[in-house]
Formats: sequence, structure tokens, C-alpha cells
Amino acid sequence: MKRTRAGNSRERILDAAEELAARDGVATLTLERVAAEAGVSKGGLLYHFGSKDALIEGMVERQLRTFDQHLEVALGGEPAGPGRRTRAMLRAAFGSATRPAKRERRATVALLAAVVKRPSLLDPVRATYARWMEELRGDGLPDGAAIVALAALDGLYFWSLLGLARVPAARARAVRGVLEALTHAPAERGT
Amino acid sequence: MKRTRAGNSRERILDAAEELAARDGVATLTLERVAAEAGVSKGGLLYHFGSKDALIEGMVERQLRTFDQHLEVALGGEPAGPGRRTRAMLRAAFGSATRPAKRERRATVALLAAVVKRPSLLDPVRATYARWMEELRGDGLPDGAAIVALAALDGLYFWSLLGLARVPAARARAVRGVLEALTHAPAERGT
DNA sequence: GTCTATAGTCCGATAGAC
DNA sequence: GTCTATCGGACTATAGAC
Repeated sequence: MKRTRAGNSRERILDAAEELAARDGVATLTLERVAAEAGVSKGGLLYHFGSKDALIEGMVERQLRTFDQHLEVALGGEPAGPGRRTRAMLRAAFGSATRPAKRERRATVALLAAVVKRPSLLDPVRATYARWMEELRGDGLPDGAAIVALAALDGLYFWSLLGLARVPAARARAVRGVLEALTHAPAERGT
Repeated sequence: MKRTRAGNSRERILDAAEELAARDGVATLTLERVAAEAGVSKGGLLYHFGSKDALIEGMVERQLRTFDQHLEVALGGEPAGPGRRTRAMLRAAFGSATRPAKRERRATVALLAAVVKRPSLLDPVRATYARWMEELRGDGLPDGAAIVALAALDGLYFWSLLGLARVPAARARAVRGVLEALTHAPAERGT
């Protein structure tokens, strides 16, 4: 167990930023508030993240890394065959438990903060999506099915994040069923 | 043809706000910039919209009204039967033309501006979604199918708005085909 | 590594002339 | 109905002590 206090501070600050943005809205994401939430001073925060852009960049990068890890795990549990990667996406997105709630909400808040502050901060996200799109093209599903599934997932997060619509648990299961069915459709042309 | 100059100014200001937010990002949506884009002064803008909240409220309301009109038109052209309302949503969202691009991009930017400024500004949107959800429950589709279609639409807008992913025209047609197919699935239980 | 203090900037809103 | 001028507040970032 190495004593990486610097690393811990960084993580603690990122936690605080996520929590604050998810709880009180991205507009309240100021350096001073994030610092207070993390239990440091503004100066202390700025030692670890040299600017607000750097902070948001850190949030975005960590979210991407986290989701990629979930995706990796989900891929491991998914048997080979058409739609495997799309199903892994579903599983990674819905989470293994039945209660994804808070973490999922946080997952998107970083994107929102980024696009508000400076759209170019989303570039790493764009690169990730481009890679996913490429990978999904070879997933053996009918053209469009994987895109619909992915878009639906993002739409559901979008609703949850903005509080636009709530999908009760019973219907959420039905929704997941429809999405799963999409990944079992016969492939006419996988490329 | 009535001479409603006040009304015209309001519309012009709303146009400017949409354009600015979509083109340069919501962070640049300041009263002064909106005023400049609309060709009025800050004071002039504040005569029509008493505060920034009022401006965003106006943006949100107009977007909802506009989409509802499109939906009404689409509903008129859709024959009765299961999935009618969901298909109307698809048509209204994709637009009758093949080039939805700019207007669609603007459609979501108001929501983003609202949630950033003050989440309660989204209340009219939440009410609209609640109404849609209720209406879609009686659309005669398998439970979850309509929700998946709607969520996918919003996901696609989200991508377009944030520039996360681009769906080339050829694949967009395939995507629309998959969504249409969802609205033709047999109803097991329409309630 | 973390703090306090402060410089410098930009924004929303008001006041009052025209 | 539209303008100019300006006030007060909030924010990012820097400087320098500890």
C-alpha cells in the first residue's frame, strides 16, 4: 500500500466535482465549491488541476476510463456470436445490479460540464464514440440495430440526467428486453 | 397582416439565442451576445425578456410548441392502428425532408441552456414528456418498444447536439428502418 | 502541498435619457 | 421600445506565506 497522497487528493477532488455537478447542477460547478466539497482550499485544488478546463478534462477522462473497464468486464462474460459487443454495451450501461441510479447519473454529468465550458473538451469522448461505432460495425447485427441500441441507452441516460422522464422499474425491464431482442436479430449484412 | 413589431422582436431575439447557443455553445449565451446577434442592445433585450431566466423560458416554450405542431401534422398523415403515435413521433423527429440538421440541433439546445441555468426551467419539458409517455402507453405496441424508439431518437439528437457521433446518411436510413420495425411489432399487451 | 489574499474579468440587472 | 451607462456580485487565476 503506497502512500500516494497526491493521487488521493486528485481522486477526492474528482469525486467532489462529480457529486456537486450531479446533485446541484453544472452551473454550481465552481472551483471554490468543488474545493469546499473536497475539503481543500481553492489554492489547493489549483495545485492539482491547473485550471478549470484541466479539472473538467480530468472528469471526462476518468469517466471514459471507468466505463471502458465496465465494458471490458461485460465483454468477458458475453459468449461469442453476433451482437456480442452490443449486448456487452447494454450490460455495462445498465450495470450488473438493478440499481444503477447514482453512478449512471454521474457518468453523463462530466460530458455536460465539458460541453458547457468548452466543446473541444469533448474530443476524447468523440474519439471513443468513433471507436465504438467502428467496433459495432463488425458485430454481426443488421445495419442500424447496434446504433439504435446505443442511441437508446444514451437517450435513457439523458432523460435520467435531466430528469425529463422516469421509467419505472417494471417498464425498465421491458425496455431492456426490447433492446436485448435487437441484439438477437438475424444479420443480413454485418458490414 | 398586423404590424406586431413587439412580437417580431421577441421572435428575432429567440432566433438569435438559439443560433448562438447551437453555434458557439451554451456558455456563450450571455445577454449581451444574444442582444448583439439579434441586433438590439442589452437594454432592448431586457425590455422583452425581463431576465435571463425569462429568455430561456421563452426558448423552451417555443421549442415545445414547434415540436408539438410537427407532431400534430405527422399524426394527421398517419393511418390508425397500433404504433400510430410512435410512428408519428419518428416522422416528426426525423422531419419530412432528408435534411433535418440545423433545426434539430437547435431543438435540444434550449434544454441544455435551461438545465445549466436552473433545472426547474425544464418543468414544462418534464410535463410534456409525462404526457407523451402516457399517450404512448395506449399506442398498442409491446411494452417498452415505444420507449426504446423515443429514447433512441433523443439519443441521436444528443449525439448530434454534442457532436459525439455522426451517423452517415446511408446508416441513418438503416437506423430509421430499425425504428420503424419497432413500431410494427405485434402487441402482446397494449396497456 | 496546502493555505490566504487579491488582482482582473465578465455578467446580470437597474436607472434614466430619448 | 430602444438606447447608454453603470453598479454590485461572482468567478478564474495568480502571488506568496507556511
